[in-house]
Amino acid sequence: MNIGEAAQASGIPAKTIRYYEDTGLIPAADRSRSGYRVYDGRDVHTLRFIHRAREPGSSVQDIRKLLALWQDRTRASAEVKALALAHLSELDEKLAKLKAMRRTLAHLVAHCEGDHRPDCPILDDLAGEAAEPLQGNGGLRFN
Amino acid sequence: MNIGEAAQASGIPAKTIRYYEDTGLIPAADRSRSGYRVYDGRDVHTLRFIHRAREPGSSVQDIRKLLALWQDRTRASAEVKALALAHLSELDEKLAKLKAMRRTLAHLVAHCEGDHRPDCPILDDLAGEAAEPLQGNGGLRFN
DNA sequence: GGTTGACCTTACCACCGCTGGAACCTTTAT
DNA sequence: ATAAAGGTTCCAGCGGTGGTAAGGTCAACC
Repeated sequence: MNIGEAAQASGIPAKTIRYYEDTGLIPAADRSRSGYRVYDGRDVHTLRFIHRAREPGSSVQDIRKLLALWQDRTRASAEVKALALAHLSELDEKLAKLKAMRRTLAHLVAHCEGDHRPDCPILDDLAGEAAEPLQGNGGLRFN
Repeated sequence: MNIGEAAQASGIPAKTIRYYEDTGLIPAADRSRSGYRVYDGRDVHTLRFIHRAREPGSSVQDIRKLLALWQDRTRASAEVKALALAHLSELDEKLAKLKAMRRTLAHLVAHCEGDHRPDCPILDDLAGEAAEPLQGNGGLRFN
């Protein structure tokens, strides 16, 4: 299959696939006699792996590691597990932040009239509190 | 207060604050006689607003809009509410994806022996399933 | 066989949201 | 007076992606 089909099947744009190849994240694809990149099911599998692991906000470096481990079956599972656990805790952090944000936003939407008056309190409240407790700040507003 | 202090108080690096000023996200700060940027409580307030709204993966364009609305009290709250709602649904999407990822990873970690054997199934499983149902894929593994 | 149109190739340049560095100036502490 | 800590500007780069250009290749149709 050509790159377009592989892109469709994996969810990664053709451009990005070439980029991944350039930067060594994936090995160079085989070429047809005419120079077209040729992919098979295994390649798509790998691309999907990447696509899956690449949720927005995560570094490609992590995926590179994950991928390397995945492809090197001689490694001890302990290493893999440790990596996965690290990834997991990062994920949890991100989740917590997003949840806090979501909660605040939902709360504020609920308190916004949504009419023509200019005094919707949403953004004032949104501005008032910080997500991370780096500095102690006054009254936390989201329950 | 100088930029460093404002950075500390807002959680945004000084460098990034300058960048925000350059790109017009925030207005140019007042300057001291010697050219230092000077910030007050209100500025920090704004910066915290930005820091708070800027969770990883969200476009700065959204924040620009939010900020513009926040600072223009003459707008109808309906507009603000609509924007907040849109932001909320985006957030929910992101949350769902992260949760799915988290669930899968947790499941796999639980099934990994974590010893010296090279057959930890984590990554194979991780590679096996796609997050988005773009193409029908075989047996979905995460419950 | 010839032509069309979709797809592929490389190569470059630009963007976004930062981040780091260089070179220099100002404030503060000793 | 001097050193350190902070500020200033500007320039360059990153990852990841989109756009463009100039061209080669493939399948289908007349």
